[in-house]
Amino acid sequence: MTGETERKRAARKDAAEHLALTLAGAGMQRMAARVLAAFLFTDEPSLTAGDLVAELGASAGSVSGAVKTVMQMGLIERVAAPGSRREHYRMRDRAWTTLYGRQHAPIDDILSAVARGVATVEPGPARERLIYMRDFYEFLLGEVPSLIERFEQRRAGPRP
Amino acid sequence: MTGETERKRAARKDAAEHLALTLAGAGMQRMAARVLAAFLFTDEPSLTAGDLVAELGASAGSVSGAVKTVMQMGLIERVAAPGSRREHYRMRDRAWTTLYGRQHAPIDDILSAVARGVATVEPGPARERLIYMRDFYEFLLGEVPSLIERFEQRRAGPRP
DNA sequence: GTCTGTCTTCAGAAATTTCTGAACGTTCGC
DNA sequence: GCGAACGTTCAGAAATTTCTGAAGACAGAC
Repeated sequence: MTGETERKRAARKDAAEHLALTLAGAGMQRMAARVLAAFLFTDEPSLTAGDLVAELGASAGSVSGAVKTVMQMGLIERVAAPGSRREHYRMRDRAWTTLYGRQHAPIDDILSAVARGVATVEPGPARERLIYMRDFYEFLLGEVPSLIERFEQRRAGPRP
Repeated sequence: MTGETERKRAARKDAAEHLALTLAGAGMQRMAARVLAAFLFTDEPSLTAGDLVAELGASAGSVSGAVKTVMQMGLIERVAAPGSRREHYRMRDRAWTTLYGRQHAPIDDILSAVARGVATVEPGPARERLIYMRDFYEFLLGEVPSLIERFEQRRAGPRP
């Protein structure tokens, strides 16, 4: 029976690793993505940095840095761990909507840069183009919160 | 007067470069971002690879690769250039909505990876989490087109 | 058909990002 | 306090990405 269990564990690890690499391909730092996937795929209520080192086969140093990153992203949180010397972490409930919201943070920067362009360039085709771009990103920025809200309402709705 | 004009040209170039670096920070390849910014900020009806080499001060090789990339992204297009041996390019009208749509292409990959996770993991907290994540990204994927459509309608509306 | 200007490809160089391992703090149990 | 287990930081190494420059391919003018 251990063989069966072991096989399933390996399959889970594979799927986790695959998702991590996919997220890395989408722009996330590799080790941060692996840490995130570890939290996503575990049935444990919390994980410590040591757990992650064992699970991922990475150095304590890089795990430490990745945990810091993922926590700053707001995807995991510290959890009280009475009777243990280690720091325990777990995924936050709103992790995905948070992540999506954060992916739009760069839009602020882009918007500023475009606005600077609009202020700099004299009337002409280039200016028109910049204004169009600015309007589009402004529109996006305004729509994202309501998009997330709609998802959460839909989630909450069907199950009162 | 040339001084004044020259100063404005420099300011425009600065703003373009700043936007390019911002886009690069948001995940775009650097040279591709610089090429895109060049098209965005020019009042010329079209640019050639040679123009870009002169404007950006980069090698013909890297410009060639970047133009290829930006064209595959659907942001610029070839334009007929009778009487010229060079290839002329210009920005496409739908560039920004196209770019935004493409930024969501990785979501397909993530969705597949998550679905694989759901199929792999047995019932438990991890599975619940994966299902939630899958539902969220599925929701997003469905909403993006209507978001873009709404922007284009709003744009078209006020100006009949 | 040949020549010239233009673009593309590709191997190697440069720069950047990412990971590791060792030294240093910190906190808890005793 | 003292000792031991953990976590963090940082300098250097490794890997990856990105750019360049030279060689070659292609298209049109003559």
